[in-house]
Amino acid sequence: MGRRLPLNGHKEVGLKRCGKSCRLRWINYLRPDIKRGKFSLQEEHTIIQLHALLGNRWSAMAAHLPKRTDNEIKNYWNTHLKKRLIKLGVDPMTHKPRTDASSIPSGSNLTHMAQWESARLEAEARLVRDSKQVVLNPIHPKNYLTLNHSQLRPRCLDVLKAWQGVVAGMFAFPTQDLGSPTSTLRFPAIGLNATSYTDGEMGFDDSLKCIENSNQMKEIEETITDGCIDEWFEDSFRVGNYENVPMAVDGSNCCDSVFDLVNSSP
DNA sequence: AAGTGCTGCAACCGCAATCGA
DNA sequence: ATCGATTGCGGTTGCAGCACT
Repeated sequence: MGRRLPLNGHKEVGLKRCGKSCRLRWINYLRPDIKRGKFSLQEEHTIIQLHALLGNRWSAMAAHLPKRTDNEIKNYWNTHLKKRLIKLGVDPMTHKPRTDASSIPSGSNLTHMAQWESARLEAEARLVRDSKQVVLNPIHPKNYLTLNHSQLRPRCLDVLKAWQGVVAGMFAFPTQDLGSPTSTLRFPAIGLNATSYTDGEMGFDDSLKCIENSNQMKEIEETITDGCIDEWFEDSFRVGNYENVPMAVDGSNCCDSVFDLVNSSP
């Protein structure tokens, strides 16, 4: 889909691609290690979390999503996630509700904020410990050509790990690498697991389908009522972002140290 | 079947940063 | 220090495919 080839360029062999275009096409499309297809549930949540932290810094986000390009993440955000947040009444730029109804945190929100603060402190401590570690950008051609997979793993993933511990209010992701081949979807609030979810092969809706035949489905249905996908999405988003992370895109708040950590990423 | 509108996404554009002579 | 070339990045465009009428 999308633009295949320029109309005015390729009647013969001569593609009107400059070096810049070729490079871009390699990075965004031809590179052999690019993961194509639908974004997994895990990837969707990672993008949302990263967007809350980083704003429209797509390249930095791509560093946390193995085998996904910044362009792909940007497109996915603009065409899927942004619309979904708008539909849920959440401002996709500020990650806050478009109404001001929840400006005063509730009791449970305070708990979430405490959890976030704990995660933040943990991340800060880790930052100090690892301050001499080198952070490399896997997208950079030099790094791409010379680094092995363990080297490509971005250190800032640990921030996400900490955050995902907070997100666990509704469901949680595994604590291993975000690019792990198999994920385990968990429902800690009701003590359920859905182990057939496979990262990279199913999208958000598919990952729900994978538990439909489970004998745990009934319990899930009792917990997640009609419109569950949106509610699920919304709740996860809320817990993970605007109430637990009292931050703005400009970073002018208590999370500066985390922003420093993020800013240290490529 | 034909026309219209919408969607997804590869590609383009312009600017800033970096590199190297 | 200067300057042209290259690279990196985020915003935007425009086309193919699809759904709908």
